[in-house]
Amino acid sequence: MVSSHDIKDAAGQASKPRGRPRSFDRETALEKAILAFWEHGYEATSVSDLTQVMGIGAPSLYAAFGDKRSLFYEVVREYGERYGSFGDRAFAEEPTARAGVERMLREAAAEYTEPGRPHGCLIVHAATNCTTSEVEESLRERRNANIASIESRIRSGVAAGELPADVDAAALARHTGAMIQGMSQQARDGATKEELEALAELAMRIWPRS
Amino acid sequence: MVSSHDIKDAAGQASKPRGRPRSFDRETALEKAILAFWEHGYEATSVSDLTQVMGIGAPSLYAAFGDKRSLFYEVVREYGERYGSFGDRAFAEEPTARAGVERMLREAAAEYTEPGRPHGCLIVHAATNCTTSEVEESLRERRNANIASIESRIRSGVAAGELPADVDAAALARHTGAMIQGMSQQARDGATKEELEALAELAMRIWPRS
DNA sequence: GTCTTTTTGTAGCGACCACTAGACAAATGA
DNA sequence: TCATTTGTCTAGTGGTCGCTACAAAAAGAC
Repeated sequence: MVSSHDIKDAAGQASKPRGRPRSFDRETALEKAILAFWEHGYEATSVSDLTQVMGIGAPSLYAAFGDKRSLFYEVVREYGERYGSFGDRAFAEEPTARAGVERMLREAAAEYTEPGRPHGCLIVHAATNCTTSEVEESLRERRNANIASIESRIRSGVAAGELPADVDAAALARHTGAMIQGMSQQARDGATKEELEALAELAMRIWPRS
Repeated sequence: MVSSHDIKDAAGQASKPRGRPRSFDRETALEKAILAFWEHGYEATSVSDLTQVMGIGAPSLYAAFGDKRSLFYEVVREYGERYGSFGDRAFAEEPTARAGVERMLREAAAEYTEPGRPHGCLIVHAATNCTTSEVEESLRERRNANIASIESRIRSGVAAGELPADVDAAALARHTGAMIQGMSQQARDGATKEELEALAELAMRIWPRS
């Protein structure tokens, strides 16, 4: 794989950039930033905290990632791909909406309590109570988009006849979203993987038996 | 009713305090502080914000409430009594654990979307991502205590024979807590009272029919 | 009135915030 | 070799944070 810092000429061949090369690896620094924002949230993570955990000086951070907000947005995108994609994967790989949601909840129980990294979901917790309301709003939109995506999967399940026609897709989707968010909060508050799995199993009882 | 600022002598009679009287009403100032912390959370509400909405100067605030943290703790206590007691009330007034939880969830739908005040629950949202971890911990303890109280009510329901003996009280209580927290998040994210009521009704389907 | 007690407004404390100017370092291109 | 380009380091910027010293103001006690 070609480093993203390389510059491609007209023929697509890699050539080294002109100036002094970066002294740190951008991806691993970004990973450290993900963990910091994940654990402490947007506001409570200062630029000084970030430079410390990323192991770089402030000017390097600003040169590589823009300001704090831009870095956070990049962190959110990257978090979504590295840690928050289990829901999409569940829907993509499971044959029915019900199986997809069931797997999503079960995997959330594991993801949100994984040892060695912050518990719960960054999208849910990293930007509550933000003085910068634009940041708070950006995560709110992501959460609501997730619920909309669940609803759309349920609707297509109804259309395919895999679920009864009188199913309230919106309510079922909101219920799933609320469970995910509740599980994330529980994980932050100390619940174990097993407790969250019991929660997920309990929550699935409201689903019509296909 | 006698003002709390009066000093009682040995005979219990009220007498006016010595120095310059307070120029503001402590209770209404506290109410303003509740609304501010409720809406923006502990960290995002600055002392400067507080003095503005409370309509007093910083020295008056510190004289009347101690430091920011003490004021927040008093706000949390007062919030619990004024806005967060519907759960206890539901358990006290409903005959069964099931009816208590059902009413608790339905009332949460209304409380968390009440017009003219912040949506969602202060205990859930006002101290996530706190640099002062003691403050974050204090609300965490309150949340977990609430779940423990629900579990205890379910256990006594099982003991009274109103619920099957094989009911998993801990899981059922955690489920209720997660639903409350999920509903609070949903309310913050724009869900309506009706949507939350549908959520509450859906969530109750996992309960054994007494 | 005068003394004492408490509150109020002004004004500012040191600490931290996000962010950056400017000098130097390390690479490429010619 | 030397100019050009880019990154890093030091050392700060103005602004806000929670909080408070100090003196004037407003009450009761004598």
